[in-house]
Amino acid sequence: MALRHAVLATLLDGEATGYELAKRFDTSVANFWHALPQQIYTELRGLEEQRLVRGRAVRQRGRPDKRVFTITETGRAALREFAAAPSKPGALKEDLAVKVYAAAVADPEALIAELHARATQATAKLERYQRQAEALAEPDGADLGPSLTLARGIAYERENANWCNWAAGRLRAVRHPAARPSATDKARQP
Amino acid sequence: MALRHAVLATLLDGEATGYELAKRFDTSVANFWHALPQQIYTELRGLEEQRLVRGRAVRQRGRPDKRVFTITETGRAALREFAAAPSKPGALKEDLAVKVYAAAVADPEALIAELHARATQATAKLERYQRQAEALAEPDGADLGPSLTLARGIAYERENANWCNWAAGRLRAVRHPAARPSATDKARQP
DNA sequence: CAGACCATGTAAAACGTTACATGATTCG
DNA sequence: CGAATCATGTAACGTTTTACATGGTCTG
Repeated sequence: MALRHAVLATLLDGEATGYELAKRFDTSVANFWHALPQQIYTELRGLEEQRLVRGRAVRQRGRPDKRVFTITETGRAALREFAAAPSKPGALKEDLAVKVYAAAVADPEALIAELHARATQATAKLERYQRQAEALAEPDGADLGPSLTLARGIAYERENANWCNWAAGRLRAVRHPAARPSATDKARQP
Repeated sequence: MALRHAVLATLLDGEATGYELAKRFDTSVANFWHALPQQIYTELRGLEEQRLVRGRAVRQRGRPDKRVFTITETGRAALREFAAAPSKPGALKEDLAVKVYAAAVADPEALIAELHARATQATAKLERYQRQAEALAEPDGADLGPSLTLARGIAYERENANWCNWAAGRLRAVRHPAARPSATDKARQP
């Protein structure tokens, strides 16, 4: 039940529409909590009913009308309470790792290709995060939390890219045992 | 819909009962795919209906009877197909990170305590994984896949422990700005 | 002028968690 | 003798994903 709190936490960075929140999720929360726009819209309605957020309608010309949401004092209290309660351990779902686990029956070339593709995506994310981190520099007060989770995202994506390349190398090495190991093969998962 | 494939992949390591599969999940699959015993029992029934696994009943004295499942040729084919199809990006849900993100409103002492506790858990897992990895040493054929995902688990838990300690240090540093930084505070998230 | 962006919503289907139910054996 | 282990199952409940629906403006 922490999507609700992730939404509240995201509203600490300032008021937003559902649409904008969905984007913030993608850029700063997706590292540790993934949610689709639909969930956010639904959640916001629930949060408003319980007065944890307040929404005001904004008329627009040429664009659909929108609702801008703000966190209330009650909402802040709910977040504080959530933060004080014990949390469940994190859960991870990674299809690609399932495939690697099943390497014995999978087509190695396809797997290797997908690992390289994933490594590229991870590197792209990593660079985006690093640019965001530079923009924060020495964070204080309000920015501290986001800067810490951003650092986690950076570490995560770095490891991810690293592992994908390394695993691809190992799979290739098994297929071509005669060839001398390449640079990426040797790079040990330290 | 990859739980079904995670179960199949786990059966590559040899036949097992639902109960045993649930345990294997905890020890070798939980790094990248988490599932409760109930899900596994339910999934096994579905897999049997589709002939992707075959179960045979085993009578026991003094213990409840059990059903031992084996992956079929059709099951292997399904896995191969899954491995060849494009996969969705991995999804992560981490309550603790939501709390850290909301550090501005949370009780810092409680957060710091929970981060340290989590770091301890992560370190424990890490050590368990490392012992498993040693047992595998130079893996070939059937063991290659599991050894690769195990390496990912190791990297993940190491980063996790590292980040938890570092984040706890940063939170403490903000509360006690006068004190000179401690060793863990300085340890940069590189 | 096609495609992306803004902006929100309903409903069904799929997936995951929790509660409840049972019962002998082995370990400390 | 209490707790953990073995062994599976049904049912209710909660969460997440997918499909469908709408329509103007801005960008290349």
